[in-house]
Amino acid sequence: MLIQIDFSSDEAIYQQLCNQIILGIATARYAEGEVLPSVRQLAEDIGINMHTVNKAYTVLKQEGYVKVDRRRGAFISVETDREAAIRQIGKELRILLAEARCRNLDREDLHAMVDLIYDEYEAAPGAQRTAGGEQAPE
Amino acid sequence: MLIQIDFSSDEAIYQQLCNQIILGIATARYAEGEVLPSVRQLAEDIGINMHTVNKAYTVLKQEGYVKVDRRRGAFISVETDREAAIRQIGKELRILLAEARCRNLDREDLHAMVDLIYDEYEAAPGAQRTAGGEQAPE
DNA sequence: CTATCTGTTATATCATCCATATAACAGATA
DNA sequence: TATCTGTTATATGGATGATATAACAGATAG
Repeated sequence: MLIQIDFSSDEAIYQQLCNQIILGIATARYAEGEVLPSVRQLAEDIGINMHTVNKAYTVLKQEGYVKVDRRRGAFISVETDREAAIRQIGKELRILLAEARCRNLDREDLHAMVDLIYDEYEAAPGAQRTAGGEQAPE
Repeated sequence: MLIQIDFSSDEAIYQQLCNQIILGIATARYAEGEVLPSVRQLAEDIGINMHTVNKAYTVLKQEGYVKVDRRRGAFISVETDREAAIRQIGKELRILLAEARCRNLDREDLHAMVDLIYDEYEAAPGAQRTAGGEQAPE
């Protein structure tokens, strides 16, 4: 699963977990339909409490990154409501760009940073997202 | 000062304060050298505790947005270390772009969002940032 | 049916953080 | 001296994060 937690970080453990799984989806390291480890298994693997993992899964479920099947457990299932995504990302982007503008970074600087990070994600091992991959269990 | 706090938000009050001041700087509503209200005054204005305002000012000071002069109080003074800014913004941008990519937003979508927000900031009342305006007190 | 796996829920405890309150201190200013 | 500034100290109530123990319902393999 390759999850690395920084216990000295001021960022909550469950939040770090969420971020790493989202990062894993973005770099296609986790594919649509792929089953996540059970809360107990993952908790044991990285040496944290079961409820901390459960909280991360619950948040990821609410935010539309995973779903739960009684039979298989939690699996990757990304909701792609374009308008909702733009609204949510835009909200977070607003404060980030305010910081950038205070530091005299112009829009070209930001475009370059976006491209750099997108290059990084697309170059990740096993990364060819074709906007498909639906095999939801029924 | 035009500060609006959402008391039902899950975002900390001092954090909302920081964000609004940073937003104010980005839209040139607050200029370099401009004096901020005293912690007691601003606390009374928006109906919160003095220490909450003090915490916001302390954070803004640490992050290089304001400085403090014994005689005048806190005033806007933005540190623009380009490399440090790129490093810090980039770190926050990484998780945000991961979310965007999961939702099938491509780099052109992000460029458009960046431009839209930058337009918004540049069109703000009294916004012509000429990267100058240094009148530090001595 | 039994044993074992899955997520989920209910408590409880401890530490940390947020916001509040009261109080005081040092420097600057009129 | 009186009044403003930021700053510090201490305390309290509430919320959150992480832990722990325990139990429950659904699914599955034996």
